[in-house]
Order: sequence, then structure tokens, then C-alpha cells
Amino acid sequence: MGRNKISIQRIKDERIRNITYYKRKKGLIKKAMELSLLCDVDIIVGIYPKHISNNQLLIYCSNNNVDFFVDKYLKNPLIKKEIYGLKDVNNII
Amino acid sequence: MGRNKISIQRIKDERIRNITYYKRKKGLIKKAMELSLLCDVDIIVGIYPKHISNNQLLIYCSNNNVDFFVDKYLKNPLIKKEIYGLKDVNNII
DNA sequence: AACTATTGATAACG
DNA sequence: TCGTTATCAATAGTT
Repeated sequence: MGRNKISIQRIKDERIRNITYYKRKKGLIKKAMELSLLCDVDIIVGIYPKHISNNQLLIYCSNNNVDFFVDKYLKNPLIKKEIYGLKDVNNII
Repeated sequence: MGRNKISIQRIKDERIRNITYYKRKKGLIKKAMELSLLCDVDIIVGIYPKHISNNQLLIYCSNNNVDFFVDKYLKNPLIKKEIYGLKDVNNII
């Protein structure tokens, strides 16, 4: 994608990393919104840019209620969960 | 994208909706993983397919620790937050 | 489940 | 620094 293919590893140049962050976080949230609408699913996305200046937690929540989502889903022991980490992308059911 | 452009609204045909769900949830999580690695940010994604049979919460968490993410970020009143909902996609800083 | 035509996202440029 | 464009990536419909 873009003029060149890039490898998926930390971008060392801070300026490029920031530019990529601002572009891709918007792309990610747009994709989340589309998936939520198309397939009628509840979605939360939380992004914490720990190494970017003026960091704050960016949250997208399809039902506009983060606490509700956290309590009803993320923190609810009755909800069955499938949890993936960094290395599991090719293993998503 | 794909053979035709589609409008972003609930897909009525259940079979198509399921197929789209399985394709796009994988795409979303891949994008989240890439953003996390490229820009060194912590990300959580939670997807609850409330109307899809055999529903369970799908979670992607870049640091592999959902409770940690929830407590340190989502539920931490000291963390500044920017919260977006369904209608705010063109307004992301 | 795999393919492919086509649109969409974005890396580098201006 | 913010819009443009060439290019790769995601995916809608097909098989």
C-alpha cells in the first residue's frame, strides 16, 4: 500500500511514525465503524500512544458507552472470550 | 473495495453478513496489529457479534493482558481520553 | 474455501 | 504541513 511496501516493525523516525500514526488510527477507527454497522456488532477500540507526545487514550465505542462495554463484555466472566495477541493474526476464527 | 461498492449499513442477508463479518474482523485485527507495531502503541479491540449465532467476545490486545489494559487505561480516571462514537469518524484528531 | 476484479488505504511526494 | 498520487492491500462477488 502506498508508494512502497513497508515492513511491519517500529518506525524509527519519529516524524514518519507520527504521520503514520495519525493516518492509520483514523483508518482503523473507520474500519471498526464499518464493521459495526455492516454486521451489527458492538465494537470497542482503545489506542494508547505511550511514546507519542501529548499522549491520551483514543477510544472508539460503537454504542457510545465505554463503561457499559467494559462491564457488560470485557469484565463479564459470563461472556465467552477469544483473546488474541500480537502473534495470532493468522489464527483468527 | 471488492467487485462492487457497498453502502455502509446493516447487511440484511444473514449469510452475506456472516461472510463479511468473518472477512472484516480479520482485517480489523490485522490493522490493529500493524498500527501497534509500526507506531509502538498499545491497542485493544473488542468485538461482540450480538446477532451472530454462537456469539462470543473477540478480543485483540497488543500487550496480551486485557485486565491490565482495562485497569490501566480504560478504567483509569487519571488517563486523558478522547472518546468517539459511530458518527465521529470524520472528526478524529 | 479460494479466487479475482475492483475499490480502498496509505507511503512517499509536492 | 497538509493535500495529491502512485501503489499496494482489503474485500465483494464469483466459483
